[in-house]
Amino acid sequence: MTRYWLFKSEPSVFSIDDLATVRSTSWDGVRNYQARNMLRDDVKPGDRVLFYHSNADPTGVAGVARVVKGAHPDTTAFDPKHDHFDPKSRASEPTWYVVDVRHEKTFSRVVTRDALAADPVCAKMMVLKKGSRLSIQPVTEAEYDAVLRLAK
DNA sequence: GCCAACGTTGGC
DNA sequence: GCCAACGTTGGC
Repeated sequence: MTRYWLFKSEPSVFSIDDLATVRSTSWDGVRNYQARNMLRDDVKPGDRVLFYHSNADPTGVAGVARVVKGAHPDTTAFDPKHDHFDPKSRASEPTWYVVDVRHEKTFSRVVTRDALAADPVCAKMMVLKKGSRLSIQPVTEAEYDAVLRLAK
């Protein structure tokens, strides 16, 4: 079953253009247990991803990606020199996981929060809720399709 | 830069 | 187990 997700990233750190350049990448650095559980248990190859730019101008969905590999350990947690190092996570029993995603499409214009809020389907999305900090969020197929329509 | 909302830590 | 303090996220 194909599922649909929204992945947040600050474009100053990693943007949809960066993903387009590298083609595919491991989505590392997720350090929240709720998001980790979804990455580890629910995000599967073939799933579709809305790539969301947070802390950005403009803020919103900048494109789409595809999951190409399911959960495997986030090795950045093992590296003491890495920003995402976490001494609690060990190779024998990893705390944190990544999935691999491949660039699929960069929208010609970002689907902004205002545009999402103005759409009857997208208005209910988790990402629009005040204080919604979850960096991996489930979206419905209807929401995913509606965002693609808004991107046209 | 501000600050509200949230998650985590740690003293008790 | 409670909860205050703290750090982080993220919109504005």
